[in-house]
Amino acid sequence: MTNLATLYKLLSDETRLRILVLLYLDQLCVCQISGITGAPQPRISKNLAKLRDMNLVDDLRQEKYVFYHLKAVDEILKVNLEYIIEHKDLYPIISSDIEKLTTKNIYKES
Amino acid sequence: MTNLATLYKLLSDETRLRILVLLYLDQLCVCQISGITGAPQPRISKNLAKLRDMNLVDDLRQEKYVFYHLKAVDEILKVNLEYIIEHKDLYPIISSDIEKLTTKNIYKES
DNA sequence: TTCCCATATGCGCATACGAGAATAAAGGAG
DNA sequence: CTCCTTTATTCTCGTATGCGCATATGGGAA
Repeated sequence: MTNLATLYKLLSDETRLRILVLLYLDQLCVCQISGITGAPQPRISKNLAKLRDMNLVDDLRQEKYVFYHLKAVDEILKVNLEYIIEHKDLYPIISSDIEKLTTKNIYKES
Repeated sequence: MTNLATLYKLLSDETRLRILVLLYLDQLCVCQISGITGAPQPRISKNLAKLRDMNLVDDLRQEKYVFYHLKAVDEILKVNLEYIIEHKDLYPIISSDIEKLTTKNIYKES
């Protein structure tokens, strides 16, 4: 129960919500998330730290970069993230983030 | 989007979450919610006021009592409340609230 | 009117939260 | 080692939040 309220509190911050949506779609490093969202690096870093403390994400150092990815996702979190992504047209900021994410990936592939 | 974060913020408080679950199941007055949850009346009342401000609930005066009920429920809120109720076994407090609610209803009917 | 019950609200307090700026730490390249 | 880039952390600040207590409000009954 406390878990429930705590989970919702994590989702209740726009920056964190955007981070979670992005990480649900791909593994990303801090500077990528910062670039996509336009949020300054310390903000991203601190929010990722909070997510790490809550055991929601794991990080993996790779050369200079630290890549973050979601850990085994709690079912109710998964339900919410999938709902948001599926209905992203309702949420312009989310749409835009995802747009930039896929564009970024195209760069990656080329 | 702001709507999203705002909605999650509403759910991020345990008292409000319990109220929402109860109101999803039945129309209730303040003293019933207070009785079921064990939370003091001003707390219930204030949280209901917040929910009313967010346009999530409506109230209906009936004699001395003010009955609250959910208004047209946002799809994502509905998804969450139904998920929680369906998996209430995972959340003892929710289970207990619902238990007391149904007991109360039995009293009502008898 | 007066009393009682249910509900709403104002006040003060303690705490939690998120932000930006600055700086530290860690790793790679030259 | 030095420089540069990426990431983490510290500090301080203003604000938001939730609470309890006390009190106001409002309706029904006597």
